[in-house]
Amino acid sequence: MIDKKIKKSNERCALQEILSIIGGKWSMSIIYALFPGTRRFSELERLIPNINTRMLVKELKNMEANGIVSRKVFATVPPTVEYTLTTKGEKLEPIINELHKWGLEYVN
Amino acid sequence: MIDKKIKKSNERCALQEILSIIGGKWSMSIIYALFPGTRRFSELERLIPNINTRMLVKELKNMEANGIVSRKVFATVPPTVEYTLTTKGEKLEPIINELHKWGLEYVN
DNA sequence: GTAAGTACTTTCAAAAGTAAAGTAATGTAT
DNA sequence: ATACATTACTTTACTTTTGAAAGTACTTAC
Repeated sequence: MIDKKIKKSNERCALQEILSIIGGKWSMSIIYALFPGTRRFSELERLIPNINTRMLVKELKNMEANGIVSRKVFATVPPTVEYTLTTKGEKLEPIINELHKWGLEYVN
Repeated sequence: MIDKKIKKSNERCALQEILSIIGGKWSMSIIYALFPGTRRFSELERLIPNINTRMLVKELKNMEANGIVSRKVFATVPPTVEYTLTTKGEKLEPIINELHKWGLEYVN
């Protein structure tokens, strides 16, 4: 009984934690844009409609800190920065695709 | 070519729309709490740690407006209100469970 | 020397979220 | 009779997050 309650509580916390990482307005769209492969900052900015620079920077930083994307800087002029999904991030692909399918079927 | 671009754009829009419905900070936790079955307002309030009344009301209204939960009022004193997932809402169960599993495996 | 390109940063207003107290209706305890 | 409790919300005042727009640093091309 007590075990069950603790377990349930942990489960809900886990969900809250997950959402703090990828529950933001833009995170999933960014991850979605990274599924086909590595993208540069400006590419992401062009690929995701209506996102603003500040939010893209913030979400990428957050996701990098949480091991979902990796960041690679090239000392070119002008500078080049590449973002790639980590294995952890790639594992979200089927989930986000399912969510997307749900939307196509039920939204509108 | 043009078709593909339009399709991609629509796809990303769908994701944005989905998130405007269930991407809020609390929506998924509420849906998760409704998986086992119908719950009253005060039950949800107790089941979801740290949520505040105003947000629970807001999210439930939003989800009702989007056909994810149904609301049933009983003219008792004090009043009783029951919330239940619709079919549309129930279809999110496997997705949210997968997301949850992902969290258990990769978060922390 | 002016413009262009990249990857950000800064500033300030607007929107979303939080905390705490209040409301209406009535039934129970003192 | 008066105070208190219960339920499902509202209301108000406040803090945090997000958004829009402009700015920065660096170097190459014209």
